[in-house]
Amino acid sequence: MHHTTEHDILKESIHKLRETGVRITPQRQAVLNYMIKSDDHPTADDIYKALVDEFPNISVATIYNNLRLFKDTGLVNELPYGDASSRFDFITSAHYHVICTECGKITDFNYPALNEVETLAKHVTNFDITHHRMEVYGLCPECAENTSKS
Amino acid sequence: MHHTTEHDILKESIHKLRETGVRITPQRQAVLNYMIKSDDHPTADDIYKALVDEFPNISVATIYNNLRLFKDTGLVNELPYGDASSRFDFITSAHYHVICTECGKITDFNYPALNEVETLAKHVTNFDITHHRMEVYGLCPECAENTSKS
DNA sequence: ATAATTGCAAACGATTTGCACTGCG
DNA sequence: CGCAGTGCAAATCGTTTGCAATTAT
Repeated sequence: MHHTTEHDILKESIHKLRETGVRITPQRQAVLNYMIKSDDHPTADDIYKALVDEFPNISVATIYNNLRLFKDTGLVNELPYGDASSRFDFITSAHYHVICTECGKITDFNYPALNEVETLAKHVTNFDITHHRMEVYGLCPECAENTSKS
Repeated sequence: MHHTTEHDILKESIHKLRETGVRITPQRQAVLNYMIKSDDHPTADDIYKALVDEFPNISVATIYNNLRLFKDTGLVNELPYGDASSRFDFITSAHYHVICTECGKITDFNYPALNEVETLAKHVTNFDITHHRMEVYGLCPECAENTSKS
């Protein structure tokens, strides 16, 4: 029995990156490591703020560059939200998200993948379907509480 | 037997707006009318371009103001897409969307509402669920054709 | 009459880009 | 060493805002 640790995931991810001919810089590794350890779904700015102590000169451009790279490599998912900042999610297993419309909090939500939706969409529209996105919106318990009080 | 025409929908929508104490300006009515007649899912800029002939001085701010108003009144849905422009959809009946990742084309897609997802999400997360969003992505037939050729 | 709406331009915020410099391999 | 990656500032783009002028009611 082998237990996969965060450290293993980091090593494996770095390996995957090297395979595509990408250099492992300290900044890149720090962003990657932050994504792996992060439980929530950070924005680019969240990551910037978290790393600026260790890398006083790091720039947001570097954060964005690396997030795009990780996305292209399939390590990270981007969750875009209209006018607001995108949130980023290190890909462990497939899951959906429940999002608070008041405070923006994102909670993971396990639900069987809606494969039949993709199949039907393919038949009906003749699109070459690649993926889908599903999100549930509402008020998180805290915001619901605050709203009912006021 | 009564057949609902676009003109009826317009009249009904205007009535709904008046009820909330909103003034019916020519620009407002033009945006509304465009939304009702539009088969695709226009961006604010699409609407601007479509109306600038009739209203040479109309500004994007007015388009956005009215779209926000229609959204608040429940006449129109906004479909935000990350860094790109939001698209707007006059609400007739509930449906999902299939979106081309290459050209951005949006096709309506009828599928029974995923109510059980909302119910489960409510139980699992204790959120006060209000709605959900589901979209299927892929290549539209035209883009798939072009991709395979190159 | 008067408060809501318009149009304009400036502001904003997230993200991208150009480019000289740095440092990983 | 050479070229990919960084950091900086400026640019971009969708959207919002402040405000004076207009207009629906």
